[in-house]
Amino acid sequence: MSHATSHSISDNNAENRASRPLQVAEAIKGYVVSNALKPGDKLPNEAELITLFGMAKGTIREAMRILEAQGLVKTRTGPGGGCFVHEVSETRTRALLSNYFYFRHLTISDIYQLRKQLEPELAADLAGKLDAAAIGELEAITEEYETPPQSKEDDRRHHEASLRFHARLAAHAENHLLGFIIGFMAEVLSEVTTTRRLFEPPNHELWAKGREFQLNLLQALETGDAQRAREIMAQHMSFAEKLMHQQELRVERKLGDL
Amino acid sequence: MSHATSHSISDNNAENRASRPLQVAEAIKGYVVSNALKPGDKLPNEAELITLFGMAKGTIREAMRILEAQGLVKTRTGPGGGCFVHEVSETRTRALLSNYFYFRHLTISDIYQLRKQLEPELAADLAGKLDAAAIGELEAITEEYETPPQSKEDDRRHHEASLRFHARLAAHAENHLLGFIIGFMAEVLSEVTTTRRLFEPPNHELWAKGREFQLNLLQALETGDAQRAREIMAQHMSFAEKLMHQQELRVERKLGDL
DNA sequence: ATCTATTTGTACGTATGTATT
DNA sequence: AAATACATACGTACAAATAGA
Repeated sequence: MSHATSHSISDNNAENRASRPLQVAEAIKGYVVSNALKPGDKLPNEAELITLFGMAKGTIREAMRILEAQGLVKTRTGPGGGCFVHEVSETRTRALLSNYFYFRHLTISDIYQLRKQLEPELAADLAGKLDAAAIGELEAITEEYETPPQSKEDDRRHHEASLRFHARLAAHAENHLLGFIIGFMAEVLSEVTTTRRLFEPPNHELWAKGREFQLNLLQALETGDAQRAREIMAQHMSFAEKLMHQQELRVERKLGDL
Repeated sequence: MSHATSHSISDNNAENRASRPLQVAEAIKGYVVSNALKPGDKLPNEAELITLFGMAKGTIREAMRILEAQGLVKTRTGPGGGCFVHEVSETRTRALLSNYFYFRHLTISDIYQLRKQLEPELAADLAGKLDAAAIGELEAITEEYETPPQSKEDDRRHHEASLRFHARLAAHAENHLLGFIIGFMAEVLSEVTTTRRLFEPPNHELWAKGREFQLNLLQALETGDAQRAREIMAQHMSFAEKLMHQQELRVERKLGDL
């Protein structure tokens, strides 16, 4: 009862189109920034936030869900639990970006236009910069298509491994924007590979070419030959683009899973 | 109070790490996809969703906030109101992407590495494809720096207008991924321009070069000379990169405003 | 292993705001 | 101007999870 309902805290006046939970969410972001909170730091708990912002429990919780959806916080129950600042994961960001392209369709050539430009950059950047573990991981991936594809299923697996190769490369990028974009594209292509029956029938020549490229690239990366790494990647992308040009199809984005 | 609290609908069992609101949010996404709902279509209202998913009002509302934070739905009050599917806006997606880079810092060179590769592509794509209105808008922007900068403030305004030029160009990209990335980078650079005192003192030579480039580019775009448009843009980016190389500074991303 | 304290999560019931008819 | 149909916000009671004694 009672319902003191003092409502208006500060602005019952102007262009107040934003919902209360959203306002609170933005306010909490401000709190994080001004207190220079780092990932892992704890936010005030529900009860404190309620008094701090003078909002009802539900409102605070909705605000938290907004921040959680953005990947900025994680909440845990129990003692020592609460709401914690969290570094937004690449996975989540990709999911969010996927939503954007759910109605704005991408084509295979859209993606290859970018890959052609960006993958060679990445290859050059990474030459001589990868440690043994990273090289080892990449080599392990190439071994997944050591033998020619015997079936459509083999072909699909090879193609997926190849994309994983690019995604892992992207994960080592020093330029995080470059790495993110390349990783995103690899994910998109990987989905296409699994949902459509692309890349069939098994193509022996394509396999041979692809494998040759991966091995040469690895060598260039290991020896630190940036120019050669760039050229190999550029050639590979040109080659792949040519193949793709027959596959001028629209990529149906799915809604990103959080 | 009863509190029948029948809780578990389907899965009180397995690895249920996802919170209920998040599950509901994903379920509603599934509803949108399987019913092939388009932007503007109405979702069931709160009451219906409550019975549909067997959840309490608060849970449904939190789920809605999640979807709203992702920009997938918009809610309106009043009769005829409710929850509507919404095309995720570019602005919101950029905000979400900004969050990702809040802890993963970008440098000016990171951004220019990409601009150098991508902006020429865009210029070439757009040659001969812009209608009179689009060309007019771009011309109007160039007129904002018709006169040499007289002050730091002028210089800042010019630089902002120049970035707006690129952003507007990006908006016309047929390749939505390309357009999005270029628009995002323009936004990032624009923030840097306003928050830091970059690009000072006023540089007369830079102004002259920049203006010359914009006018030549517009001409190439109008006449449909793709190759020339690409070259002009490439030169411009090389030039800008050289300037930027002295400014090897980290870009502090802000948390995206929704 | 059990209890206990702490903190988030869920469920209602009700009151208020808001926009359409 | 009033009624209506919604979302929005509030407050309390209770449930579940988890860390520590």
